[in-house]
Amino acid sequence: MPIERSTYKDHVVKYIYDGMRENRYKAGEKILESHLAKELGISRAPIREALADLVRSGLLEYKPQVGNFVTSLSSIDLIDSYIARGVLEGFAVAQGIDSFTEEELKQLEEMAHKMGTFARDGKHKALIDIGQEFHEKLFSHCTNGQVVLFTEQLSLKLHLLFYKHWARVYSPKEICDRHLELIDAVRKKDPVLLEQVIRSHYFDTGLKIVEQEKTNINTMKGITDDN
Amino acid sequence: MPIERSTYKDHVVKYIYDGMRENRYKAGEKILESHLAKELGISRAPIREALADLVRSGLLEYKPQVGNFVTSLSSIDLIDSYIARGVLEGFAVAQGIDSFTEEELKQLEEMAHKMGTFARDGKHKALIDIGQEFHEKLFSHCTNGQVVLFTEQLSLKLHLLFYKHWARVYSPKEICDRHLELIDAVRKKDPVLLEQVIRSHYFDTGLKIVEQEKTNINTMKGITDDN
DNA sequence: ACCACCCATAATGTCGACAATCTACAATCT
DNA sequence: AGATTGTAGATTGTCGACATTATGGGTGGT
Repeated sequence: MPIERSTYKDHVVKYIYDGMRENRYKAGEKILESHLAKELGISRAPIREALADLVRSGLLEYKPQVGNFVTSLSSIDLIDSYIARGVLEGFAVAQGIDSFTEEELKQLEEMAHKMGTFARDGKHKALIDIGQEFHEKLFSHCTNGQVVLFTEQLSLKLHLLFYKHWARVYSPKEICDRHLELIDAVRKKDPVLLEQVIRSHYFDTGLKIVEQEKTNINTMKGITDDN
Repeated sequence: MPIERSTYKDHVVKYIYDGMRENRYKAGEKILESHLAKELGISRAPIREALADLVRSGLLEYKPQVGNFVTSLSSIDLIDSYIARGVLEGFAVAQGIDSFTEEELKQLEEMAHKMGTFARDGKHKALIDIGQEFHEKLFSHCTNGQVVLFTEQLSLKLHLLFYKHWARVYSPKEICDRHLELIDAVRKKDPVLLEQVIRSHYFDTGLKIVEQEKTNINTMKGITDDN
């Protein structure tokens, strides 16, 4: 089943990305170039370029002369990434704090309430989508291209590796309240406070996901030794 | 003159990087794969990988079906990059603010004074080197791998594209004073103040470099129309 | 003289094959 | 038996050539 034409590399990137979303690649697993090449009916050259791209975005890790492996973030890496995102997004939103209109804030509030509702109704997909939209809107006033770039990079990585957790780490009420808190901080036009709120938002989320992962592992494999 | 063995890609990356440092590639210029291949006596495959790597670090820009071009940052991009670096480094240093020993602070002060001296004596190379070292030391207490990664990425890009300016945008006394100011902020153990100081440090630098570039262009080409 | 179209040229995108290197298993030695 | 070394298979790194696409100049028409 060969791919549509345009430039193979991008297709391959998307193919692997989707594969990771559908859990067809497990963390730490090795990705074989020749395997993909046969699977997609193309040569190894575009495959290699795609893999290099994914290494660049942090989704794969590369060992010279050995191969590419699906990134498995340690707890430390995970929390670091969430912290970094908090720092960047905090700055981004704070920088544009004055350009938010009351109408936008109302929209954001509405979205926060919707998120609570979706969470209560177990509509995880809708919850995740609107969560993404919420943060994009918050972020939309940032004019700093470099900050946007880094944040998108982090967002991509974290979204892919941990979007399954998002709906479970907070209770529906918590989800709604935490996002309303962000909006209030924007309303107060206090950049320092706002940055602090956003940073702790992401820091807490990172921590909770790590905790949940740990308990998951324990319940799945029985209580193993903690190396 | 083929290259030493180990893995060609890295050698090619270094080759192009050095070439940019020595101004052998002008901003906006197109990089031809085949030229490099002949120049280094190897095939195009590792060249392509190296170019893709440089695109990732922001040193080159890539247009599909067209080629790779030496990045030429607009004034906006340049300032954005300096701001982003200020945000990241500010957080990094603030995060480790409590782990600085008095001995380290003394070393940093000594370095700041040396920088002033080097600037006065016109030792630009030494000034740049010790400046790098200063910021590395400030940065060394940051345990967040993600933040370190982004900052190094920015540092690489900015260093390469603008290290020629560093020695000229501030007077010797300003150089020394501004860095002493940073150290004082660390001493005060006030993370918020520290972040603010570091941010404005980079913001000012970005602004000054942009200004200097503009006057350079005007004096070199005569007063041209401003498109 | 100017514009549109076509073609030659050259550069990138892709390919299949070979070379260098790593991994795993088996044979040998202590 | 355990450890070490050697070898075979598989995988990545590199190569040269072909296919496809952008670019520039020239030709013809208005």
